[in-house]
Amino acid sequence: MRYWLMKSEPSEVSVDDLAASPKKTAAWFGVRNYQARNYMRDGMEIGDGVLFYHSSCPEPGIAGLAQVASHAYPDATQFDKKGKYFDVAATAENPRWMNVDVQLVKKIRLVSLAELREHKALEGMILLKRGNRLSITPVTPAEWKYITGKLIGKE
DNA sequence: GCCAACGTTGGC
DNA sequence: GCCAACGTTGGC
Repeated sequence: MRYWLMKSEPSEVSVDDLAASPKKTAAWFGVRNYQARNYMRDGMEIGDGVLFYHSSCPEPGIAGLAQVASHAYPDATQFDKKGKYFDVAATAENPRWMNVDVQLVKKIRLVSLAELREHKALEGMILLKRGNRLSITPVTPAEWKYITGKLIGKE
């Protein structure tokens, strides 16, 4: 069992959008970064814990708890010529981009980026490292426990 | 809208 | 394989 933090722009897919999806599950499409793709393709297992993070918005922070709900499979949006995620180099035989499905477990109070920065126990989080832009990052068990236990309370 | 930081591209 | 130019991310 591993843990991850996955960024989403709420103007694209917010925690409420995910909550409103069938089975509260949606494909994590649109990742166009190799390292993030590799985490999904090579690192994720069904049932892994996910911190659902809102980025590029007025109040960035963790907005929900989710879980990995599928293995990685080709991201359909890379084949959509009209879409903004189209990749001319991707073919059905040789897809370049993969995604997993993510299922919302529960919406939580927003744990803002500023709040995360206040906690010494979290200073090692990749999210908080200067210059980090990765949209998917691993979270350590200790970080997960601290955030889900201490910051948002026992579920 | 700004801009620092990082990733990707492409000429050589 | 180097590296300059360009594009993107994402907080502020």
